[in-house]
This record gives sequence, structure tokens and C-alpha cells, in this order.
Amino acid sequence: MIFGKITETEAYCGPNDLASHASRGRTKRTEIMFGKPGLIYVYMIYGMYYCFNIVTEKEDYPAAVLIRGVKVEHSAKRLALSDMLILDGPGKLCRKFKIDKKLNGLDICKNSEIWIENRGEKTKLRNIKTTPRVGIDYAGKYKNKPWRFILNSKTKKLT
DNA sequence: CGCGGGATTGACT
DNA sequence: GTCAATCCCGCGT
Repeated sequence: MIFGKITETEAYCGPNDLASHASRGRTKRTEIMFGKPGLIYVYMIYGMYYCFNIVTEKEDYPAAVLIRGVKVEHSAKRLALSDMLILDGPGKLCRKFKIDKKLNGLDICKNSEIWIENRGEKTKLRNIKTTPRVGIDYAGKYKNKPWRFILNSKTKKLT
């Protein structure tokens, strides 16, 4: 068991967002993004890494949030040193949380492998930094949209 | 049916 | 700073 606080996300929103997989139309691969909000969209990138997304918005409107960073807070056994860190990339994050394609298309609310909960923490707006998304130079005018959200953390990065 | 590129990472110059 | 690793799938032939 491992869990933590989500600290960094990116939004992929709408059929016109060229950075989104869904911008090239509804296909078997991107079908999940057109589905119901709350679905888990896992895809493989560069043949080596998985990225973990949660579908948002209404059905038939392709949008998802990419979880890029999680601050690990606890695991059931005592904290191994290697667990006490901020997972600062979607690939590493998925490796730690054992996310792979078998979760693709599942409902985040209706499975026992992984879930997201609201712990009622209040986050001040000024602690959330927005920047343009990364790795999407091909996205034309969409590449500069500030759709990356980073939660400030006082925890020192141990990576 | 084959080709090409990607919402990345880590190792190396 | 550059580059390779290596799977999936959309698209062109």
C-alpha cells in the first residue's frame, strides 16, 4: 500500500487541444477520454512508461487530467527511504503505484486497486503555480496554455 | 501491413 | 546540452 498527495497535474481539455490525444478524433485508443468522468485513462509512452489520467468533463467531451506528481506520505510498512520522496514525473509515479494498462478504463470510484479521496485539506490559491505544459511543442498555439498545476511543497526534494 | 512518432526518463558528452 | 530505449496505435500505402 502506498499513497500520497497529488502535487502536480496537467489538464488536457477538449477536441481542439492539440496536445491531447483526443484532438485527432475519437479512436479506440482515446475512447476513454470521451467517456464518463472519473474513468481512469492509462496509456503507454515511448514504450517504457505509463501515464495516469483521470477523465473529466461530461461524456462525449474529451478531457482528462494527467497526474504528474505525487508526494508520497505513507506506506503500510515502515517508510523505506526510497518511498519518502516526491514522484516528479508521470512515468516514475506509475511505476511506484503499480499503475499499468489493466487499470485503463476503470472507474476511479469503483475499484479497489487505486482511488482518490478528498481529505478536506484547504489549499491556498497562491500555493498553486501554473505553468505551460511540457513535452508538447507540437501543440501549436495550445502549447503555451498554462494548464499545468503545481502545488508548492515545503518538503525538500530527495530525488 | 509497415512506418513513424509520442503527455518520458535516465545515462552520457 | 543530446540521445537511446521500446510499445502502442493511427495513418498511409
